[in-house]
Amino acid sequence: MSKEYVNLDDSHLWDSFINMYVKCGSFFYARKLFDVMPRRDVVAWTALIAGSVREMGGKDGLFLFSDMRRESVCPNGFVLSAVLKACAACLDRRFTSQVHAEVIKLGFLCDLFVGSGLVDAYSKCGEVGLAKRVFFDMPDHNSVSLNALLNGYASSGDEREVLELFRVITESEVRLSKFTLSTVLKCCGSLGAMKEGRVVHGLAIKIGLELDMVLSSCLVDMYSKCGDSDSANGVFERIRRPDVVLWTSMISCFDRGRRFWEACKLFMNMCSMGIMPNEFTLATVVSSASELGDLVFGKSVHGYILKQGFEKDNSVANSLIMMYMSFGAVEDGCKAFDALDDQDTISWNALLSGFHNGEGNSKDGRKIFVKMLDRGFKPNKYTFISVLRSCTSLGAVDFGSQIHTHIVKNDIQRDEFVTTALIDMYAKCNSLQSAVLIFEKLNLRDVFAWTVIISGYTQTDKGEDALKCFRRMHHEGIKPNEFTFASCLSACSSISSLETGRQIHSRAIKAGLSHDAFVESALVDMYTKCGCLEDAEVVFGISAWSRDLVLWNTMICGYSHHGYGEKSLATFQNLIDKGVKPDEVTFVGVLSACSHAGLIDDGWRHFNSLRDVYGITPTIVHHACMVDLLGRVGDLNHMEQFLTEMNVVPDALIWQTVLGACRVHGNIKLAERAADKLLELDPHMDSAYILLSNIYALKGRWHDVARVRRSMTHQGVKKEPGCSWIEVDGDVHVFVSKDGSHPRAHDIYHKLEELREKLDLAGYVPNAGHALLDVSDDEKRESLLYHSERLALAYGLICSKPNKPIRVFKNLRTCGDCHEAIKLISKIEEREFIVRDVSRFHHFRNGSCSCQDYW
DNA sequence: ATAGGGTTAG
Repeated sequence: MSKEYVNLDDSHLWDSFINMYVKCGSFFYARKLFDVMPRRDVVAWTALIAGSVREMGGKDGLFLFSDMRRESVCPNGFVLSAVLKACAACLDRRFTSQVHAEVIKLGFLCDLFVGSGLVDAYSKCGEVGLAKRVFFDMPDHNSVSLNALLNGYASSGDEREVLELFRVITESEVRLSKFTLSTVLKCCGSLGAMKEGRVVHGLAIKIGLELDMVLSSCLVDMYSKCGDSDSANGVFERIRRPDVVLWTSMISCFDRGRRFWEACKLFMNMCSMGIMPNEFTLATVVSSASELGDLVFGKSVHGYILKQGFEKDNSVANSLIMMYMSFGAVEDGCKAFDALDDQDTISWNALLSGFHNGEGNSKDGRKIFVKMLDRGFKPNKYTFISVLRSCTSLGAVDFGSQIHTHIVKNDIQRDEFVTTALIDMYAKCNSLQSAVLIFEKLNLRDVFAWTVIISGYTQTDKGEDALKCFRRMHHEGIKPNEFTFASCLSACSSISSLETGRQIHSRAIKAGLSHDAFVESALVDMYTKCGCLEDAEVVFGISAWSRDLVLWNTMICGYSHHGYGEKSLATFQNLIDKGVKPDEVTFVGVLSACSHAGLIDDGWRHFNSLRDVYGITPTIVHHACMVDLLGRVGDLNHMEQFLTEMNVVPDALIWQTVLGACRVHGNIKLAERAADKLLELDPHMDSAYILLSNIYALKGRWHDVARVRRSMTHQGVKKEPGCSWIEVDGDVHVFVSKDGSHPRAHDIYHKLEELREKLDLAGYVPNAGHALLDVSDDEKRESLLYHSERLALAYGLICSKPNKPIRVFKNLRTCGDCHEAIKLISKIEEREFIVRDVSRFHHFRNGSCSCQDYW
């Protein structure tokens, strides 16, 4: 080769060498050569600027471009496009607009490469407005310029613009690329725009990208976020050998669609196909395992994580923390937390999320919160929501309102999750007023906010207000869900409004939510508490395949409450036969059924089986049931023996029960002791005074009655006034004794007079002993005739349809004389009366009562 | 270019 061929003045040769070095990744040599090059032309500058982007992030490229301009080299399209890449890489807004000015001056906007470069640079620098202007100033477009703008819109969170631009573009000549489609799909996903997503899917098939791996992942993700896991699965199944990302997308889709079991199964499939899961996969499948409630599977995934060394990955570890905390395995959760070298805010939040159903110091979310702040972490909305939930379960309103202050300071009180948690905290911590205040100030109330406030009212015995809220909610067009229905039904139970309960039941059916476990239990509870045992049985019967323990317990307790001991015990036996494990609540129902029905042998048998067969430690409530049972059969000696031998210290409930038994069986000595104990526990308990004075009255010991009354006055204790009510056509009518205020009082008293005559004929003699007043017997008899339960009953007879049972509710214990009278009236009028007093239901039918005269 | 972890009511 002769040296004449080598001409060092030939710029093309230099350019070729520089280009070669840049392309081989030896920017250093390219630069060396460039520095000694005699006449640097625009091609050399271009190569070097492009190289700087590839090798060192583009910063040098910007300086190089400035140098080039100083040397008065005129830019061409190539160098402009290269420097714009550098601008985009450095996110340099100012430099981009300088180049922009130059592009316009030199008329390069019609160069597709330059134009796209500008759009891209502006998009990446967050200047979507300018990117859009350049885009629409360009005479022509291609898929690169289009994508640049789409990505700009997408990264500024303007998904609507993405779809709009996409619509315009599909009508033009621009060819769609998979990059375009993936960006658009992502936006469809975050908007939940399934219709648009399907269009994109169709286009993908049309341009032959149906089997593209990346696009399939995008499609799966889009369908997943739009809530159509079946379509996602369809896309997934078409791919013969999915990669990790596609597998993970599909697993996460099942997870999002709450198909946790399928998520876990898919994970196992993936492993058996020899595809190695990565940190994304593991984080997802752990969260599915915890939602699934499968601790064994969760632990085996944990084992895999340890084996593969993923336990230091924050997402993986955080989902493990979550899993253990949601299982209530606090220690394991803490261990997973401690295993991390570098906990982040999410780790703390995951830890906090589990501290909401425990009591005691070791399980106090407040301490975790304080510790988190001490370590310098900034709490966010997730933190606040979890710590609020802790406060709610601890009843810690003071700490809760401090959190409220934090929330306001951090200006996140607008977040609906946070607000709901706050309302719930106040409502459940006896500060319903504060809860209502926040609730009423809300601009937008979603179903969560409504449900929280409704259950706040329900749980503070304000059933009327709860139902008022429910109507308002309906008015504002918010659809109730299963939580709302359950709360409202329990509001109906508490105010014993059968009509409203039925209406809500039918709305739950229409909403397709009547088979939710909570709704079913609430329904059975509502029907039993409203005195309609038959409908409770119907609901319970329909639920045969989906009964949880709460539902069983509700039915067992319902039967018991109505005095149907055999049915209660049969239901219990049924539960045992089905292999369900009873809990302490079940036995409260069973034992109280035995006591309401006077089944002494069954009572003892079940009481003994509590510990011996089921390993349940009897609580004080179970003991109270036994005291009641012994009292009912009149075995006061054994009752006293039981009291002294039992392992628990008797509480007010037990002494009240003792006192009640003494009233029935007239044991004054024991009654006095029980009353003393009761007043020791609570000197303001009106029922203690009343029961004792009633016992004295029964024995005619009027001096003692007066003494008890005096000490009541002295203590400032007032007897709760007795009242009865009845629901007619959805309206509640309340009566007190000798009430004359009802609009139809005249008819009611007329009816009572008629009944009195019929009762006389039936040989009924008012038992003056039940009028616990120190007046003449005639006056006593007179006063008995107008007790509130009789007024309510008479009103029921006047205005209800014949043959329908009449339901009356009383806030206190039914009077013994009324009880006798109502038995007879049920025979005279051939009616069923269902009377609920403070302790139970009485079913009066054909002259007798289901309580067999003990209550 | 595509996948992941923390939150509310019965």
